[in-house]
Amino acid sequence: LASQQVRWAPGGIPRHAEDLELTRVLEQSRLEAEASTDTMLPPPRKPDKPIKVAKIKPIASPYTNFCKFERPQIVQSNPSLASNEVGRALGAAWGKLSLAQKASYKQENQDQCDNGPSALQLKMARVVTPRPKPKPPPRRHQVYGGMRVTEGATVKLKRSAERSGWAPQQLIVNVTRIRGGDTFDAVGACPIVDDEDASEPPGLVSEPLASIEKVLDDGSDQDGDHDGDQDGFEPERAPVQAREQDDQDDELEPTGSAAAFASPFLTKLFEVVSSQATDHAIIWSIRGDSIVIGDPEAFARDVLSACFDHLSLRAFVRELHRHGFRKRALARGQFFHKRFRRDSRPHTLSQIKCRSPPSSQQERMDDAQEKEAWPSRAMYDQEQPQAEKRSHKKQDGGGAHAAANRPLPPSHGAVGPHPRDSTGVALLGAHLAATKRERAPDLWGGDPTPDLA
DNA sequence: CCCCGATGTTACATGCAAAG
DNA sequence: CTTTGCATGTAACATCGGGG
Repeated sequence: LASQQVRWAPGGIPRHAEDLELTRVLEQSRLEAEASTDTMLPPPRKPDKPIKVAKIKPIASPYTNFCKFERPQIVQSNPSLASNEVGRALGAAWGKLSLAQKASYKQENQDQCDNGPSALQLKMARVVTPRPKPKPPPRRHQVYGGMRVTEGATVKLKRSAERSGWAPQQLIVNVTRIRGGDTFDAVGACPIVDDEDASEPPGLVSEPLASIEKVLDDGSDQDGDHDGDQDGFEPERAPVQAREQDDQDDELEPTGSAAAFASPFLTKLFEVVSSQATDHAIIWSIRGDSIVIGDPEAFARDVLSACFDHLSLRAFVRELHRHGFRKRALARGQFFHKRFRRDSRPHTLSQIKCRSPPSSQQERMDDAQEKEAWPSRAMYDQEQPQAEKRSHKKQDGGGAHAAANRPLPPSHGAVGPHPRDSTGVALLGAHLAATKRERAPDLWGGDPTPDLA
C-alpha cells in the first residue's frame, strides 16, 4: 500500500479512480474483519495482575526533602539538563551544604512527622500541588472501667495520666465499631478540656490508655442487644473473658517446667515493659502486642543500666532482632513479636527462640561439613538475593541494581578476593564508611552510639 | 499507560567475627 | 553465652525521559 503512494485530498477524500478502488478494498477488508470478530471467541483475557500490597510510606530522608525543594529550581535555571544530570547536580549541591544546613532539612523532615505541614512543605506547596491526604483510619481505643459501650455511641474518654505520665485529657469520640476484646474504633475525637493549649486535631487521639468517663449519647438500643454483642464482647465482662481465655490457653498448653527455659533476656524484658516504674521509658502498645520505647535516652539511662547489664541501646535492638522481634513500620522505637504480648504466659515466652551464630565446635564442624558436601551452598547464599530470604520483601532481587552487586559464580573465576574488591566498589564502601562516621550519632544504631550504660 | 533507569542519601535488617 | 563492631544488602524517596 505504501508503494502505491495514495494521494488524499484535504478532508480524507481520495482524488483519483485508483484511490477510489483502494478505498473500496480497504473498506471491504474492514467489514470482513469486523464480521470475523463477531463470530470469534473473545480474545483470551489477560491474566489478572497480582494484587498490589499497599506499602507504608516510611519517613522521607533529609536528602529527599532537599531534592524535593531544590529540583524544580535547578530544572528552572538549567532547562537543558537531563534528569540524571539534575540528580548529579543535586548531589553536588547537597555535598556543599554544611551539617547545620543539612540538619535543617532533617528538622523539616521531623516536623513533617510531628506537626503536620512544615515550613518547607508550605514553601513547596507553591511549586507542587500536594495530593489530598487520605482520611486517617479510625483510632483504636482501649477501654477499661466496666462501662457498657455500643456502636454509634458518643462517649467521653479520659486519658490515663497515672500510667502514661501525660497530662489528663478528656475527649469526646464516636464509637464506630466494637472490635471485641477490650478495644473499639473511635473517630471524631476533640478535646473538651479547659486547657486550650492541649488541643489535638480530630482523629489524632492516640495511644496509651483511655478510660470511659461517661456515655454522652448512646446511639443504639438500651436493652443490651446492641451490635457489639455480635462479637460476643461485653465490655463490663472483658476482664472475666480475658481470664477465661487464659484458662483455656493453660489447658491447651500446660506450662510445666517450660517457663524455666524462657530466655533471661525475654523474662527481664517482659518484667520491664509490664512494670509501671518504667512507664516513662517503655510501655506496651495500646493493643498490648508490641513494646514501645517512648524515650530512648531514659530507657538507656534508667532501664538498660539497671536491668540489662551494660547493654547499650544498639545492642538491645540487636538482641531484639536475634529473638525474632521486628520493628513496626513507621513507628520509631516500637517492636513486636507474635508471641511476646502483654497477655503472654511464661510458656509462651519460652517458645521464642533465640537465633545464635554457630558458636560451639560441633556446630562449626557441622557447618563446614555442610559446605563441603554442597559447595554451591555459599554461592547459593550469595546468589540468592536477600529479598527472597525475607518473605516480606520483593522477589525479584532488586533488579539490575542487585544484579550489578551480585558476585559472579565460581565458573566465572570469582575465586579469591571478593568481586567487589576488583571493581573499585570496595574503595567506595570504605569512603562511605568513613563519611558515615562523621555523621551525627544516632541513638538507634547504624551510627556510632554513645554507650549510655 | 506502565515500567525502568538514573541520581545520592538514609534507615533498617542481618550476618560474621572477635573479645570477654 | 553475651556483647559489640563492622560490613553488606535492600528499599525508599522525587522526578523525568524513553521504550514497550
